[in-house]
Amino acid sequence: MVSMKDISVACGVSVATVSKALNDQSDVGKETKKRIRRTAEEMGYFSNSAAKMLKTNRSYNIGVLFAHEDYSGLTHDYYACVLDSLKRTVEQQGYDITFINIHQRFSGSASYLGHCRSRGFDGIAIVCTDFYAPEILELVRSDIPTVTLDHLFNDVCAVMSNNVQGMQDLLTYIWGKGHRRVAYIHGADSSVTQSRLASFYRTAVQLGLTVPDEYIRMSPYRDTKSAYRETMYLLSLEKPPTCIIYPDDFSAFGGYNAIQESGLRVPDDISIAGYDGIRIARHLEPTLTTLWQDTEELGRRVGEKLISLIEHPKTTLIETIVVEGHVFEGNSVADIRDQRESGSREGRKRGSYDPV
Amino acid sequence: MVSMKDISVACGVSVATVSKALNDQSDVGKETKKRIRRTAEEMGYFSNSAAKMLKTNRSYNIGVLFAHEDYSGLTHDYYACVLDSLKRTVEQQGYDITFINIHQRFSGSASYLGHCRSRGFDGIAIVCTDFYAPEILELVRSDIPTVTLDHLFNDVCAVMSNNVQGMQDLLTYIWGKGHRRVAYIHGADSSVTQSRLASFYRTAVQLGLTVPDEYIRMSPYRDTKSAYRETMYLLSLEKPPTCIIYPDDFSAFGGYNAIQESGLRVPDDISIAGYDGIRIARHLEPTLTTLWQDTEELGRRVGEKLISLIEHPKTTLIETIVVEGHVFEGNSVADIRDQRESGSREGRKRGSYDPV
DNA sequence: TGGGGATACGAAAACGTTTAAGAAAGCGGC
DNA sequence: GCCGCTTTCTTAAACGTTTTCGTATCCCCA
Repeated sequence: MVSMKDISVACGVSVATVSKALNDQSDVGKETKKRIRRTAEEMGYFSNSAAKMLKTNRSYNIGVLFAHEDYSGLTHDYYACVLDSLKRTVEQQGYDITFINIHQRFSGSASYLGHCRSRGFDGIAIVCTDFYAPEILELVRSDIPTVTLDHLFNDVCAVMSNNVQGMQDLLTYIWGKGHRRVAYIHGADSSVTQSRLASFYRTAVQLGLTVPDEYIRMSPYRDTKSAYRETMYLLSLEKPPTCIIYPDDFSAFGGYNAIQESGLRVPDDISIAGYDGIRIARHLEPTLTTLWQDTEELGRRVGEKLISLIEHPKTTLIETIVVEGHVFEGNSVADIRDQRESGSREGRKRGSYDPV
Repeated sequence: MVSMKDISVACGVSVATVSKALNDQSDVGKETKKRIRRTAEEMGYFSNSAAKMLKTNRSYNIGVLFAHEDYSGLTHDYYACVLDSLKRTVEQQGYDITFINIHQRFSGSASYLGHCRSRGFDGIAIVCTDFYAPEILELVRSDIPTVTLDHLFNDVCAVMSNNVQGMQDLLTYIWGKGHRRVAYIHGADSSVTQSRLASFYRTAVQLGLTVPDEYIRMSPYRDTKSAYRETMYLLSLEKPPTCIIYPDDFSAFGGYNAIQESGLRVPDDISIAGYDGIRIARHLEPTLTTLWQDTEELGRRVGEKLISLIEHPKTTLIETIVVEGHVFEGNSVADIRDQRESGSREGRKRGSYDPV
């Protein structure tokens, strides 16, 4: 490996001059600078990041925490898209991305914080994990610039998809299509779930929608089997809903299967809506009506905020950035306003739909 | 940041002894070792990877090349799953994963090789990219331990999904279900596509299947719109196929839409098959019959081979590792053996299927 | 009593950078 | 001819490790 030393002897200057020339500093002659850079190129020189890092305490490396118990993480469409956007954003600014993990052969310490300290990450993004785990708390309490996605900590920057507005928009859209019996199968408990659920209830009240308890069900995110079961349950009710909102698009497909198997059709007999806006959802018939989350923007904002936090620690304010999504109108939610008007005001069974 | 120096003064020993103690070397007393390790813990010591790296020329960091022109990369189910598996594998052995890119603020050099040299990656995995780009060739020709996925270079280890066997199995399965008019919409040109296409033809010959030229179409990978168009074309033929094989599962959904819109049903009127085995494919009705590729194994083998290459460069042989997939039997391919026997030998139109 | 082999520890150089401080040279103005 | 200023370059220390080699101590056995 050719080092600055080699270049310095080749050019007959000191290593200090070489360093300055390559870093484009002002106190080195124009000609010398050119000569040094040319020989560096010719000799195939590459800077040694380890040495640079040791000296400057800057790694230009960002740690990303992407836990993958239960096989989520990378294979999760939503998070993968956010990560992809984050990656593009920070790389454009000259930063690299390294995954944070908890193994120890090199770092010596078996903790997330230890790993980060050891690797000297300039900043960290916590994207997808159990935010209540002690080793996570240890991490966010450290002085390393941190941005979280979809979770709020005290004194930590966060980028959040607007779940409150999102659920409100989605439910309002569905209501606008004439639906008055809307069920919501929400995901497993998390701050995201809580936001959506609270927003669902609040919006329902605002719209004058009554929501029977049995219309609110739980099914873990992306668990199609469970979504299938819950859908079956909802279909078996005496007064089944006219529309079901699922925790996510994936789950919605599970529900779709249940509906098909019951001999019903989407959206003619029953409507469904997802959440996320994963790509496949708009490539399938019937295309899924869903709340599309702006993963591109989410990732970009995480990256930008993090870099700002790193490079201007004093002037960057600790804030929560909220990113809006919007209703993606597929054709899985039927417009049933006519039917409502022509029939009895409440509890009317529509079309061929007659579950028992 | 507490360093070995701090520990050494706290313990009244030299830094050399601290280093040896923390690295569990033999020439330091049992008691001293304990004392040093305890104080290191108490003082909140974390090893400095930069310094260690500088001294040892080992980074315990693996570079992964994941180009993302055309938005593929991370958001691509197949590659994301492989990456996830690769990540788990190498992290368990104490290696980190960093994405290779071509920007230059820190490394100074605007090439993949420059980035790798600068970061001192112990090894690199080339997973998803244009393998013919000059900056990629420069990379694989370097002396850095390298493993590629789904592409073969001279003198470079490769892990490949068995596309030849895969296509043979898939076509044979379809043939076994009685199909004699099978179309294949293959992906854009690449070594993977060539393998599959060649295998398709060879298998067809072996099975005594005649394949009219118009049954072989091209549609870029994961392009549902294009798959839709090609499907429409195939349906419009005078003698349309009884089964269509798509470049990938995603495309198969595009085809599915075309079929539905044409008023036909899968698999009653026409059969379809995908390739990849992405998760969603088995959660939708009709579940897609597809050639499932073992992404878990693929990622694991890439990681294992790479680490072996790094740690035992002399004894690790340069080879191509082939990973088998298998036909995932959904219900998108109908068994039409009965119908063939009862009808005319060739060219009979089945069921309600009467395209114009 | 002394030689020899473990055992436990230290001194110091080295890895490739950056950077503060200083020095040499050139030059204009008095 | 001297002073001060600018430009350009060098010296040397420092970052936090690892590792070679050297040395001191102790014990065993001849």
